[in-house]
Amino acid sequence: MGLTKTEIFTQEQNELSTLLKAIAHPARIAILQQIISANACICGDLVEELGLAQATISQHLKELKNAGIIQGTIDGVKVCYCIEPKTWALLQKLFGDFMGSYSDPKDCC
Amino acid sequence: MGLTKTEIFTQEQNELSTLLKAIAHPARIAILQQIISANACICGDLVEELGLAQATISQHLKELKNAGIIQGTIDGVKVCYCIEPKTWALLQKLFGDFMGSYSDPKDCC
DNA sequence: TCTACGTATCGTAATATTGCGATATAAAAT
DNA sequence: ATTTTATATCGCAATATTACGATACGTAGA
Repeated sequence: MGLTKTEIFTQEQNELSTLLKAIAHPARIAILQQIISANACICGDLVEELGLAQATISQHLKELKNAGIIQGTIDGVKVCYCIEPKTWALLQKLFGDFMGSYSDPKDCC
Repeated sequence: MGLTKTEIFTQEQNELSTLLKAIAHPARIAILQQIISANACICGDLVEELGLAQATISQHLKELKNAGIIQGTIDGVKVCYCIEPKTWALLQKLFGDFMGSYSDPKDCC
């Protein structure tokens, strides 16, 4: 099959898993860290920073953009990418709620 | 290829992405939520709760266990699963640091 | 011991992901 | 107009994921 049964789950579960899946790759984590640390958003310097081919970086950027985590603005020949604050905040809330719902019970198995 | 170039990235980037990947599936999020809400750790009631086959649930549990996020204790015929507090705390730290490193600059593209 | 129960594993089909070379596209510079 | 530069897309090969039926395994009770 290879097809996730999204209709079985709640919208929140699907939403959170989609956002996490977009981030759950070392290259995309590295890309996001670069975008964040460059404050002003960087462009395709990423190809130089990371050791991956241009086509690969472009594809990762596309996935992050599709998930709504970053936003790209065309600036002449270059494209300027930066964090999408709304999605970032949503992810922080969804994940925070999820992680925060657990507290060590001390009396488990 | 289909092979992530882990050797290109830092240990933290790889570690965080591995943990996130383990969680980044609606079924596994649902499983974790069940384990948490049942306080005392539940077993294979999960098969009834979620609408997935037993083999599928077992496989998801294995992945969560491999990532170190949950722990299983054999209890007679059943197996009792619960959150692994150490990994949970590690994930909270890694992800918190990552997410927290961003603050809306207001002067981006 | 035999059977029932709960879980794990195997095998398989469908689909998704990862990475990259080659090529297309589009704006800027010459 | 042509070339350069930056990025996106296509096509492909290798591998990973998802889901599940079938079956194996191990414990508990009859």
